[in-house]
Parts: sequence; C-alpha cells; structure tokens
Amino acid sequence: MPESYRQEVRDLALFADMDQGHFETLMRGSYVQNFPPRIDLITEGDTPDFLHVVMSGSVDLFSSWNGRETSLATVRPVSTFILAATIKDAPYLMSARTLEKSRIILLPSEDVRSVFEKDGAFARAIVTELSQCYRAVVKNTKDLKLRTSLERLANYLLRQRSRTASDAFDLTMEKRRLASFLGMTPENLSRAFKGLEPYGVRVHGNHIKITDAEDLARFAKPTPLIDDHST
Amino acid sequence: MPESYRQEVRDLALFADMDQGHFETLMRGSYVQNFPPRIDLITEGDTPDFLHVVMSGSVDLFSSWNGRETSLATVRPVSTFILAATIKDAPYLMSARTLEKSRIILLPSEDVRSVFEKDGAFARAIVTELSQCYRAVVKNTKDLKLRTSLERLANYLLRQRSRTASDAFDLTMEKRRLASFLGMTPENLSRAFKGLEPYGVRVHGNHIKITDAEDLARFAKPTPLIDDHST
DNA sequence: TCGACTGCTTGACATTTATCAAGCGAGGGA
DNA sequence: TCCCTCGCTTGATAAATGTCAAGCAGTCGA
Repeated sequence: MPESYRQEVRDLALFADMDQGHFETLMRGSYVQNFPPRIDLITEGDTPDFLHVVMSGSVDLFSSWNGRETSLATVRPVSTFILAATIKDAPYLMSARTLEKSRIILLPSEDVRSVFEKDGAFARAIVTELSQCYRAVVKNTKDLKLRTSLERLANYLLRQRSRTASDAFDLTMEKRRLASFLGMTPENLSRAFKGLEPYGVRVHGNHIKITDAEDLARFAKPTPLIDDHST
Repeated sequence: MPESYRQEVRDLALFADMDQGHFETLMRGSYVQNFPPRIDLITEGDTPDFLHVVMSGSVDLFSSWNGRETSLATVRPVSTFILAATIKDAPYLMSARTLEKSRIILLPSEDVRSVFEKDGAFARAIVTELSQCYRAVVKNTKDLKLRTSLERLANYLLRQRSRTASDAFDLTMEKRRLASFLGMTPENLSRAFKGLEPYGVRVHGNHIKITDAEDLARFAKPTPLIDDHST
C-alpha cells in the first residue's frame, strides 16, 4: 500500500479518528487494485470478502431479479461501499461494476470487523456513515413512491444544477443508466426530457441547459426531505 | 420509568451491552407515554427531540409530498424508530403515527447522542441496528424497482406465510395501508388479489388462504436478497 | 332494528409507463 | 472518407397503474 493512498484513506471520515495501531492493522492486510471499465467487482448474494474504497474512477451499484436489472447508486471517490454487508457479514444486496478505469482499495472484511469490535471511534464513524447511507436510501424510496418519472427527472436535474452551481452542465452518466437509476426505461427518459422542455430544460446530447430554474422548480417542487443529499 | 419497562428496554439488543452508568443516564431523562390510535407522534422535517421505543401497539412510518402520502414501514414492539435522525441530529425524513393504542418510551435525543459519544458498546449496537435498517430499505427499493405490483403482493403474501408458518393467516394491517406500503392504490390492490386467485390465493376480508404455495412461488420468484427480512 | 359510517370492491375510463420496431446520428476504426 | 457500431430517439401499440364514481358489506351506536 503506497504511502500516498494510506494518507488519503486515513483522511476519510470513516478512518480519521480511529486508533493508529488499529489503522495499521487494517492497512497491513489491504491492497490497491486497478480495474478497467465495465468490470464486475462484486455480485449480489456473495459473502463480503473485502470492504471497498473507491480512490478514483466510479462504480455502479446495481441489482438484478428475474431478468430485469436496475441501477441503485453510483459510488464516486473517495468513499466506501458495501459497508453494511461487511459489518454484518451478510450477503451483498447489490452487485458492483466499474463504470470507468478505477483504482480501488480492498480491506479484508475480517480485519474490518475485528477492528470494529475493539475500536469505539471506528464504530462511531461507521454509525455516521451508515446513517448517511440509510437516509439517502429512504429519500430515494420517497422519490420513487411519491413522484412520477417526470417529477423525478425534474428534481434530479435541479439537484445537478445545485451540485454544479450552474444552469448548464453535463450529465454525469449515460442516459440509459440515468433512466435505470430514476426507475424508468431509456425511451421514457427521452420522452421525459421532451416533457420538461416547456419548463425551460434544453438537452443536446448529454449537455443540459436550464433556462428557467424557477419555472422548473414550480413543477418539480423539490424538498430537502427528499432532494437534499447532504443531510 | 417503571422497573418492568426499564428491564425490557435493557434487554433490547440496542441497549443490552452498554455501560450500566450510561444506561442509567438514559433512563433518568426518559419517560413512558400512552397514546390512543391514530395519533401523530412525529412530523417529517421536525428536529428529533426523542428516540422512540415502541413497547406495545404499533406505529406507522409514512411520508407526504405534494398532497400524496405513502406508508414506508410499520414499527412493532419491541423496537426503536428514527434512530438515524436522532444520532445525526438531522430532520426526520418520515412522519409517525400510532396505528392502535400504543405505549412508547421517549429517550431525549441529546442524552442518546452524548452516551453514543462515550460508549463504544452502544455505538457498536447502533451499527448493528442501522445496518439492519439500511439493508431493509435497500431490499424494499429493489422490490419497488424490479417488480410489478402483482409480484410485490405475491411476495408479500409469501413472506407473511413464512412469518406465520401457516398457509392461512390474517393481514396485519388495513388493506389501504398495505396498498400504500406496496406502492399502489387500494383499487389496484383489490384487483391484484383477484389477479393472484389463479395462483392459489383466496381472500375473505382480511383473511388469506394460500392453497398452492409452490404455484404462487413459481409466479412470485422470491429471493432472500429481497424477501428475507432477517438478514 | 335501523341507519350511518367506513373501508372495500367494481366498472369505466384516463394516464402513465413499457415494449417493440425502426430510424437517426455522432464517434471510431479500416 | 466511409461505414459500422452503438446509444439515443421516435412512433405505434400494449400493458400497468391510477382516477373517479358508484355500490356493497360489515360495524357501531342510537
């Protein structure tokens, strides 16, 4: 494990406050790996061998059932995924694949669990991380159950606008993945973009321009209780 | 706080391993309250004053947006709710109301957070609880995104069958709430029950009889990665 | 016993969303 | 430069789901 990564991991909220000796224990068994795009990292149902930390690139979390597949989240640097499965030593609920060339650190699950048992600061950091994840999924559920696909797209665009602090931005993922993430088909997403034109949304390829954010917001009715992804 | 409740709370996995002194601190500020049915306990967006523990009765967690409302979960004894909001001191993402006459213990959020900061065993117990909740919500999301309403109902019935270990059982909630929980309208639920008749589902009022579980399972295709609510 | 209420069901219809098939268009080799 | 591929779009159609209105069937209380 190169020193540069070591420090980057140490600076993550999840590892920042833990005992130095415990951190060393974790680092000892861990290693960095580079993956090309579209490589399967984990498969749902498997038992967690490693806690994954994405250092660069991005990872798609998705799930399949009965021939259907849906995208559940994108993990971007620097953060971890499948923490809950690792801690509970329970099967993965989601599969993961790289979206682009990615550098990922693997921490053996056994080590993570054994340090978790001993280190209160680590346990508290995990609580913070899991609370965040839990609340994110709850918001996502509300988005799905309370809104139509058009409303979900409109709010998604407003969130991107807010994230980039700009009325013009590029989509951060393929439209087909965005469709899956928003719980609709690519065809329906295409039509949804058209349906938002009257509210000042202009689309050219994956470039988006929002010409009348107030009007769009009047339609989308965003609320922090669904759309604020920082709390 | 009567001694009987005190012990019942102490026996909860969440509080079982924590330091006795810290447990006393929590109990000191807490109190029991009885609520009639259909009483609002908390409103989404509010700041968490208390961690709630349901001792008897049951509580509906739901959410509203733009005039629509959806039921997200039912809390049954003995367990807590809105743990994540309490720990993060962030606004409730869900509202809660009693479904029936309920006895609920209220633990001041400040106390919970301050003990959490000091007590490693408590922090670890919270991790276990939050992992469980997180995974439950992820499963629910997969259920919603990967299945049609008919499939969701079929799998729900199979879960109830498994929970009661019986082919005949009563629904544990009103059909209208079940509909909301499954993400459909009451009318649609009515038709969905009809739609499952060919697979051996008989409905009389809120009594369900499954005459051919294999056939129903062939249609429902349950998987532990969505339907097993114990891991 | 009789309403009146409430939740459920049913039918007709509208809307939303998915499916299937075809066509378009930008980007990447040969 | 020219295809070829691949993702996206579009149109036609089907399926799923929601809405509205009416009616039914228990339950409860007068």
